[in-house]
Formats: sequence, structure tokens, C-alpha cells
Amino acid sequence: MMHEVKNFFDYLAQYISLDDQTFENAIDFLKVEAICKGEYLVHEGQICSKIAYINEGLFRIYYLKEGNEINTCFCKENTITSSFNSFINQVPSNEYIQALENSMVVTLSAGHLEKLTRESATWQTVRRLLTENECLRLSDRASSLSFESALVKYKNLLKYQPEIIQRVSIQHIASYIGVSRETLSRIRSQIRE
Amino acid sequence: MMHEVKNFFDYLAQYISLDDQTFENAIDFLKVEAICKGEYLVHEGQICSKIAYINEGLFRIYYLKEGNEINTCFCKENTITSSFNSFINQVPSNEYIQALENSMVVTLSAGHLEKLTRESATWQTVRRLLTENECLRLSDRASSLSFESALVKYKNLLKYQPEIIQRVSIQHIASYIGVSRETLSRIRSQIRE
DNA sequence: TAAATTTTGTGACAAATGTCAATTGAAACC
DNA sequence: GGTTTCAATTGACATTTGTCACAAAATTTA
Repeated sequence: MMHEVKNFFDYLAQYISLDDQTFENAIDFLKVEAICKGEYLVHEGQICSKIAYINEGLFRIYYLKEGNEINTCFCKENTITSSFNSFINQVPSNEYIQALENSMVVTLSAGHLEKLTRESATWQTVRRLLTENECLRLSDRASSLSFESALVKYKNLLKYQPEIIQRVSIQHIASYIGVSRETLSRIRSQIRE
Repeated sequence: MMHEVKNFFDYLAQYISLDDQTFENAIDFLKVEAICKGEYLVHEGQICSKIAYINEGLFRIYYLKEGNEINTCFCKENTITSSFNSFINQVPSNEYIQALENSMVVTLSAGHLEKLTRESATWQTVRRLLTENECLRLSDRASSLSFESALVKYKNLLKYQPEIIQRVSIQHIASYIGVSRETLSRIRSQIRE
């Protein structure tokens, strides 16, 4: 088994106990893919056909609003990324998923997950947990976007996702926390003093 | 069968075909409850022990931030409400669910849903759909909170949830869209002209 | 290494929004 | 019906943030 796949199973095992059968059911469906910096996992208009476990690397999810890119999520190694709405409902995605670093992912197609879900209670649970995690993330994001000053939002990011600040450019972070890049720049210089 | 329960099953049947067995498995677990205006379905600090199908009425979900109430959701008849994170993970809720009108709900406890989920693929799917719906809602909310002016946020509410504006006080709506009530008041008078 | 490109930082100013205070309006209660 | 209480509006002003323009710094490319 490739070590990327092993890492994926280890990741899942955090949430649920995976027996040998569960492993075997899935292993033929998994694909290890390299995605270079700047390349896309999902394009707008495409139906998101797979979920991706990130073994190594970093992605951003963004959509376009009046020509501007709005980042909604940064996904780093040892997490799962997908254009959630598109994947679940198999409708065209309104967002892009782009690699910010050279990355290595393990993908599982919607069809294969569907099949696994039908055949195995464990995979059914895996799918549910993925969804529930997504909910919690979205709920945190919604609450951090409302009623926080730009300063507080940035400090929260520093506190809870310091790695992101190291690895992602300021302009991307600005749109993630919902302020202009100039404002974020000023906040940073203010904090430095 | 009480008509409230029947409405609940009709609601579920929109999403999935429920056979007789599925009905019967659940019917003893369901409780019809009246909740008066101002009363609470869930209190902060409590573990949210149930989901509630709203047969009639209106609720708001809010949490406290520095003493201020922040509304995150309005739930009206023919939807399901719950303190999602608390219910799913059975951890104390950081939010309140309060009736804004005299309401009638059908509740199902976490334990009973767990039991149904274990025993029936249909209920497993019901649970998944509930979660996925919650995700979509949260995702819409996050995107409407970021990078929209107060005016646009209010217009979106008018467009997509006009009923809420009819039934909910301005102060609650203001905190829902993330502006002060004075600002919202000014926006409204501006639109009127 | 040098040139070109992209990203980040700053100043100046305008626009949007928050805050506080006072007033008006509406709903609830006696 | 009148009083009381709470909700909504409005004005004045301060603060925050966005926008535009340009400079500095960093990164990429040739």
C-alpha cells in the first residue's frame, strides 16, 4: 500500500475504527495524485467528482464575486478537501480549489464513495463525519465573520490557524477574513509595533 | 397519529421515501410539544438533547458575545431546528433556541435518533440529509456575511427570506446580518424613499 | 545578475458603519 | 383610555474600513 493511502486510513481511523474489510473495500478505488502549485483540483462550472485527502501540501477554496476572488477555506495536509455542495449534490461547483504548494493527494470519486456507503455501515459513518466536520468548520467561520473587527479576526487566525499565516499570502488571507488587503496590511504593521 | 407527526413524516418524505416500517419504528419516540413565545427549546450550557420539527411557529438561534445576543438563524414551520454542534457531539451548547411565536414542535431525542440510525438505513440517510442541509445553510450564511455591504445583505434577506422580515423584529434581523440596529434602521428608511 | 512581475506597505481621502443620546412610535398592561 | 414599557428611528459625531495611487520589497523569470 502506498504510504499516502496508509496516511489516509490513519486519518480516518481517528474518527472510527476501520477493520480490514473496510480497508480492502476501498483500496482499489483510491488514486494518488500529484498536483503542482497553481493547478486546480476543481474548477468553477465543473461538477466536483471526488474528495481529496491531502497527504502533503496546501490548497485554497475560493469563488468569484464581481471579478474578485473570495477565499473561503485553506486546506492543509492531513485533512480532506472537496467542493462540498457540488460533491454532495453533484451540481456544478461555484468555487475553485487551487494548490498553493506542490501537493500530493489521495482521491476517491463520488461514485465510488456512493458504492462504499451503500455497502458498508462504516463508510456511511465516514461520510457522515466528513459532513459534520464541514458543518462545524462553516459554523465557526460564519461566527468569526460576523461582528468582529478586522483586528480581532486576524488575531483569531493567529491564535487558531497560525500555520496558515506562515504559508499563505496576505492578499489571500485578507479575502478569507473579509477585509481589503490594505486594511490587513495596516493591522499587521500595527501589531508589530 | 397526531397531525403534527404526520406533517413531520410528510416533510421527511420530501427527501427520502419512507416505508411503513420506517414510520412505525419512529412513532413511539416522537413527542409533540407546545412552546410558548419567549420560552426556550435549548439553553446555553445545556446539552441539546433533541431535534425539533417545527409544525407551527418560529424560533431564533442565538449566542452571547460580550453580553450581546447574536442571532445566527431563524427557523420557521416545516423545518427542523436543533443546536447542531451540541446535538451531534453531545457537548454543552453555546447557543440558545428561543420561540419568537407560540409554537408546536415534534421532538426526537438524540438517543432515539441514534437507535433509529443504527437500525435503519433510511434513518441513517435522514440524519445525513439533515446534516447536509445544515452545511448548505451555513455556507450561504458565511458567504453572505463576508464582503457584502449592509444594504446588500438586507436586500438579500428581502429576496430570499422575505417572511422573516415580516415576522422578526428589526433588532434581531440586524444582529443576524451583522450590523447595528441603527444602521439597519437607516437602510430601511433609505429603501422606502 | 538584471529585468520584469507580483506582492506588500503607506498616505490621503471618501464612504460606511458604530456609538451615544434623544425622540418618536407601537405594543402590552392595568 | 391612559400609562408603562419596549422597539424603532433619527441626529451628531467618532471610528473603522475601503479605494485609489504610488512606492518599496520580494519573488519570478529571462
